[in-house]
Amino acid sequence: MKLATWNVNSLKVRLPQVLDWLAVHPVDALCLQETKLVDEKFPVAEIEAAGYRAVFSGQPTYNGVAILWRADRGWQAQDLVIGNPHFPDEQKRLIAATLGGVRLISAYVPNGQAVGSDKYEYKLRWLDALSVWLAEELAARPRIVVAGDYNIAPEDRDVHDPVAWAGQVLCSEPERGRFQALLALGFADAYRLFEQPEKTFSWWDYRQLGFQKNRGLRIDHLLVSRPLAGGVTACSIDRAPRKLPQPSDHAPVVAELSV
DNA sequence: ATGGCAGGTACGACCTGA
Repeated sequence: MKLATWNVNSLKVRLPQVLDWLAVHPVDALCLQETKLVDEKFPVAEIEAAGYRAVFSGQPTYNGVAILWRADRGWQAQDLVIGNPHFPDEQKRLIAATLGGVRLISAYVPNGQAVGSDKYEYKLRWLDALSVWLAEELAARPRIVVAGDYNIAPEDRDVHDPVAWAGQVLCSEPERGRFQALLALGFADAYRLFEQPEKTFSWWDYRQLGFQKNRGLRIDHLLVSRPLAGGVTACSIDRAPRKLPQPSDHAPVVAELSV
């Protein structure tokens, strides 16, 4: 099973790139974040015409998540859950469905804006509630992949300039602590199961030639539960879409599981 | 030190992102 996650920063703008990418990388399932589309405007017909099916949860302007999967697999999306049952939230940041025997969760973790801000406190509470829910999910269905934009660079090696970013939002100890708490539930960071090149990131600022200078962060992750982790055969970040005209500021992260 | 780019809303700036 090939899986990917991609924060597309507006599916309306990025749909052609997503469909082009799927044509070249026909993954079994693709988790999307920041679709920024209300459900009525989700491009179901275009996605079905490309041979995929989708479940989604969106709102105007902000957030929005989706899971796409190959129609020819014959899977039904089972046990669809939108949002965290332990965290009532107007913001559409979580969607879960079981596909081909794997519980797949597309997550858009809050950005947090600045350490100490209200949005930062919301981010920490959101992550705490995610841990509570995932602990339950693991007990009920041990084969889980949580794929998404975590808005956390887990370690200094995930940061282009760790000194400049030290203590800043996306890199602060409380955020990294929450990420470690997720791993401690029984997940592996699929990307770190393999030797990887140095300075590999999944997001680059649009400004100041961030991508060209590789001034980025690795904040998009696939967390794979322990029963699946031994079967992960590859994980990589595909920088190619970030080079296209009018790109998302995030690149897709891809993993292959032997299930 | 500040803002720099991009998308959405809506049509003039402002909010959010990371």
